[in-house]
Amino acid sequence: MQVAAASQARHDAPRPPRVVPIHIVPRTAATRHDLPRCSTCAMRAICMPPGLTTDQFARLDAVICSTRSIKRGDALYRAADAFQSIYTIRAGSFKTVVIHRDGREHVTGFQIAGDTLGLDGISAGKQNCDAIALEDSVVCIIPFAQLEAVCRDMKPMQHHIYQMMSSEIVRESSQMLLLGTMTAEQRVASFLLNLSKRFKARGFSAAEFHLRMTREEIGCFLGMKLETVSRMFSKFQRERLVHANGKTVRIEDAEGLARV
Amino acid sequence: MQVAAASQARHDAPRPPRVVPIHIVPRTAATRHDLPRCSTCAMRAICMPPGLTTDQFARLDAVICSTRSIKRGDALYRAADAFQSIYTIRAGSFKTVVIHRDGREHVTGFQIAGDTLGLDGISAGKQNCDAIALEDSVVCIIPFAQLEAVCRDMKPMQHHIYQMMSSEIVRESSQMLLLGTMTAEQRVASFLLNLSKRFKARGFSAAEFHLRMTREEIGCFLGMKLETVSRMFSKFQRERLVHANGKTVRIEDAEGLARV
DNA sequence: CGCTAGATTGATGGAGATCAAATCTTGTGG
DNA sequence: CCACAAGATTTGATCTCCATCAATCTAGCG
Repeated sequence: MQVAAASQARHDAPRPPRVVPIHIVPRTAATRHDLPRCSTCAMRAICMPPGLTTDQFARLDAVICSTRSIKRGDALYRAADAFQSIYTIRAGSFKTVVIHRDGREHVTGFQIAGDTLGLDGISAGKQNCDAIALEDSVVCIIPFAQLEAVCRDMKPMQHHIYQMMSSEIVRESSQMLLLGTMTAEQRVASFLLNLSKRFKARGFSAAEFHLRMTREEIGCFLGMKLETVSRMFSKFQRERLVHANGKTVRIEDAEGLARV
Repeated sequence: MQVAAASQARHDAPRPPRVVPIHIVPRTAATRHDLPRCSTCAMRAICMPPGLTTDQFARLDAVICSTRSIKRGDALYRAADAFQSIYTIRAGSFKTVVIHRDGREHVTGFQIAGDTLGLDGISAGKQNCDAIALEDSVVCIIPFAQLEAVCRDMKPMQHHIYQMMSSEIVRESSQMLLLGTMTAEQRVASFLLNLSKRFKARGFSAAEFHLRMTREEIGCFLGMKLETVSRMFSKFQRERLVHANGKTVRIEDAEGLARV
């Protein structure tokens, strides 16, 4: 998602580019251990607590010292893998999928640059879901035991981790509300507005963006079938709320969408 | 729930009672500052990490030094209240309810003795939902800032809080799966088996228990109407999977229920 | 011991699932 | 760089599960 949006940002501001590129694309796919630096990362406002000192950033950079590239369709981790690390997305996007014994599958979330993956693995010491890349992506690897050690004497970081986990609980609560009480139309509207808000928070257009997930994945996230998702997109188009052309979406009337 | 179950346990084992009473019922409703002691609490296996030393328990007892009684139907806290503390249930049970601007209401969970409330308040510094007592209940008050301080130099406790929060994320994931993919029949079966498992973990009967919530509250938790909940109870009764008489439920065939 | 909130059961309708078919993307290999 | 196959999307027709409306019935509580 941010790859498309970043090139778009470059077109909007031809010179000099005002938007800091989200990440340095590894030169080769084999690059696994370049040196990420939280202190200079464009996403630090999203994944780090505010107001860290130079010294504190240095300690973090010592822990978060490797990245990993994942090809579209590949898994960053799978359910039941041993839990070692959490991950923040530098570039790209993911879906997290839980699979019931009987084969029922459900997408529990879509994550984009700046979001964190793997917090659900802490409880059992093993991953609880599959994390699948929706496009070629890069993540920072954060070994959790080392992070815990850092948190023990870095109060802002300690509090930040609690906040991140708590935010995830809140996000899931509102997703339960969506799944438990909303009509298909309201769910799709809510989904588009949520994505829009998150892109905006990352400096991208809130009005137009590329969906990296299929209608089926959206449906699986929203608790409905892909045909229903498609019908809702068409309905919004007829009502001039949204212009959708395949995976490109432009929100024409955000207030109208919110009133649905 | 545990009040009923505890008196039941007393009947089952007339003398000497083998089941440790879950809590000391406060003598008067006004009792707000008796001295809870984690070290001797029957629920410590559920709310505390294993293997703490006497010294470590003493430090916790210094932080968790007050309780609060909440009458049936009253709120422990409401959405938008300032977040100060988290709570563990000593006795009784609660529901947590999120309310959308437009009035849509959804029950995000039912909590019983040993469960923790309020973790979702950390992220925004204010409560995210209403916590309503389903019966007269007692909670331990854990001031969060003090807990954070303790966690900074008590590694097992630090890890335990991360685990608790992560467990909540996992619990909500599986509730999303339920809401997103299961039929009404499967949701009710899943709900009963989950309650059964939790009662069992607390030393109560897994087969027979009292529901403290109404059919409407169950429906609101499972994303269906109260009539549908009632019909599913009747259906299970016809199929000899469950015997339900109002709020008393006896699971007759747990395997059958799991196969639904 | 009577009242009222909660629970059950039946009849009917509608939102969304399912099945089907045509059209459109996309990415992969030549 | 282009063609083509596999997958994704759209749209229509029909069916089903659950919501809704309605009428008792029950039990817990003051």
